Amino acid sequence: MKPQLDKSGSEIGELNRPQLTINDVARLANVSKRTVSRVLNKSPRLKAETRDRVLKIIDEVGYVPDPQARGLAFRQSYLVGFVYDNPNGQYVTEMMQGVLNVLRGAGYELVVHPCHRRSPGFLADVKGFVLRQKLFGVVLPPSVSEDDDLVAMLNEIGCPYTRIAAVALDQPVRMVATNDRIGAAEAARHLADLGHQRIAYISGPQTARSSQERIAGFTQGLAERGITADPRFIVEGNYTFDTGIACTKHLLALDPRPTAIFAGNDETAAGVYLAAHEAGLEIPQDLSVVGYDDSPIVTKLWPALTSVRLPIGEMGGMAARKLLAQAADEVDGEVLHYAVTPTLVVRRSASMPVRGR
Amino acid sequence: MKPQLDKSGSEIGELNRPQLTINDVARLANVSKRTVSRVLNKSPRLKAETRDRVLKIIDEVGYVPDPQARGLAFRQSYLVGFVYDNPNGQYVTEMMQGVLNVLRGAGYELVVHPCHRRSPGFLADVKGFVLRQKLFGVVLPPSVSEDDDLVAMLNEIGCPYTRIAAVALDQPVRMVATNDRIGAAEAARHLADLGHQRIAYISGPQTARSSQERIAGFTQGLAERGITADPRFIVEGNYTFDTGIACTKHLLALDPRPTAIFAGNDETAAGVYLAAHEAGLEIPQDLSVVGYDDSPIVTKLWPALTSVRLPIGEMGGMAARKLLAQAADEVDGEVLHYAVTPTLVVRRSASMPVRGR
DNA sequence: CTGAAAGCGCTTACAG
DNA sequence: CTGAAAGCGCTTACAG
Repeated sequence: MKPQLDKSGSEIGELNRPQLTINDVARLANVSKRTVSRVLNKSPRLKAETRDRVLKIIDEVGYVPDPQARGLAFRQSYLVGFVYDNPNGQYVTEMMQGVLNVLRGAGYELVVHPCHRRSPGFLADVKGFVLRQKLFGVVLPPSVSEDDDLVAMLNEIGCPYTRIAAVALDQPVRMVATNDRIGAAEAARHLADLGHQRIAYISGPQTARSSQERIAGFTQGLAERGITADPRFIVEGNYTFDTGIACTKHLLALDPRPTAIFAGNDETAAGVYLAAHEAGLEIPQDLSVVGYDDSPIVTKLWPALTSVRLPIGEMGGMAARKLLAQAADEVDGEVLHYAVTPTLVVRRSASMPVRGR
Repeated sequence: MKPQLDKSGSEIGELNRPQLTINDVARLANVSKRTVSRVLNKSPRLKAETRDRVLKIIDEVGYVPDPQARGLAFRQSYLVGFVYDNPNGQYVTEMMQGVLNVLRGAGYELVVHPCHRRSPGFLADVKGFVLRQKLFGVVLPPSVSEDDDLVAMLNEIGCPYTRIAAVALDQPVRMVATNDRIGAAEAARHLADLGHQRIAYISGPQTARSSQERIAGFTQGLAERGITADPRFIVEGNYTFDTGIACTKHLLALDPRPTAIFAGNDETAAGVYLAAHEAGLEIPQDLSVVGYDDSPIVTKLWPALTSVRLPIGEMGGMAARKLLAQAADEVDGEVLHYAVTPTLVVRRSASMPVRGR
């Protein structure tokens, strides 16, 4: 059964053997290609005996349908787009990995599309990308996931998508929500429980949903411990190292100064470290710090940074699963109600306010 | 000219208008589709007047050929694979960005394929990926770029590729070499010029070409300053944070201990920082440190890490350009002889050996 | 220099 | 339940 013949009738070697087609399978199974197609597409009306015979052949010869040909006939490719505007490479690759773990089993591939959300051609660019490649769907991590114009455009052209964001912005089947509020509240409680009273927060940009959620969680967490958040201690950064430095300088100049700083993300926390160093303060003795993201940097800082962890890979996997569910029109409860709960990873950057004056 | 008719004869709105096909263009230009195809594929024998008329129509209606249909007919897709086994997310995303900057202009897209080089199914997996998607070619960053079995397989199935590695391993048109030897030599000279005599090196795994090159460059750089590298001061790590810690502990236990450590990469350097902190040593007063990669982490460490910088995005762009050149069979000299020269970025982690005993 | 026909590997009405 | 024909949007010998 192994020696196949190509069109010219000669034997084909193991290598470079052209991929088998649906016609080969049909011939071997003694059915029409239409029937093989039915098997591939799991058509319901099909004699079980026929289906099993075809499946057996498919398995034996290792036939995999050509995604390009299928795509042409279906008017839709087997490609999923990953449209992102996130400067954190580790976040991006971890999430892609999670997406791919799910996608591969289903025969899809991931096409990357980095972009600049604020650039003029952004919408037209993504639209062209989706239409040209006839994408199966797109995964939208933050911050593109928060772009309503983008989502409106995708809806217009009928492109399925899943958004990953700090809060539910869409129907459950199109949304992976990360519950940033819960994570921020936990960090705030942690600092309060250590005995801190003057706790500051350096936020991301106000426009970011994650920013709003984390501030809300922070305030709420403090309130649970009977502490009213002091507005002077809540300053706006933009999730970067540089604003971490600048905001910390500002905070340390206050009198009395905060004894603990919750940074909107780990990048910002790294800036807090630097500013503290420059001010001659030791962490955690003089200043406690907590970050958000639990990125690889946290263990490399000295002392290791306590941070809020998000299961990024898992989030990507769920986004992919929801995309597949949308296409299949079969949404089970588990997929629907999935929401991520962040957890606080305690390291050595926060302690009792020993020397904080 | 704008109002198009679809098959049912009704007018089509701006949105959801099905993409124009080669037939539409042919009709509008009053030629056969064969001629439009010739224009698209830049066939030489074509009356200039005809070509210009067709090009004008294409431009006017904004026609873009369907990559899927083209791919099916060509038996090759417009997709480039990015096969990687690199844990550094920042490195990966920066390089992809560089690849895409070049690819997009040419109508190709990038499909990501993270993998585990040591896992059993690795070769078969990549082979299936390339064959199934009929990839135009693949870009291979380190460390997969060093895998000879992988490259042999790609050659067997006739898949174009570009390898990005520490040293030229292949024909120039398939290779972007990073000259790690030069970068390491510069770092070694820098430390020697600061006055250090006892300079240690923590390498990556011996199996990695970058590792061998960097050791060679290190030794050579010291030799240029009249210093013979002490074998006890050259220890093998594996480019990770943890081996950075372990190797530093080992080095600091030597008597006399080194006054400076050149780390094989920034991750390792972060480990050196931690071990130095734990040993109560201050950087750079007690111990000078230099890293390699100039990754985002370098400014977040305290004090900021002096490191060897590679133009990662540019390397990706050149890899893409070489891939396109291979397909077009037109390789100009500039493309051929491209090689990356790393540069040392001096920050605050290396100084004269003040308190080193 | 240009065109009508066949083909790439699939799916989709339409029959039977 | 299954099949012969047409079609998805391109390219490729083969003519003229």
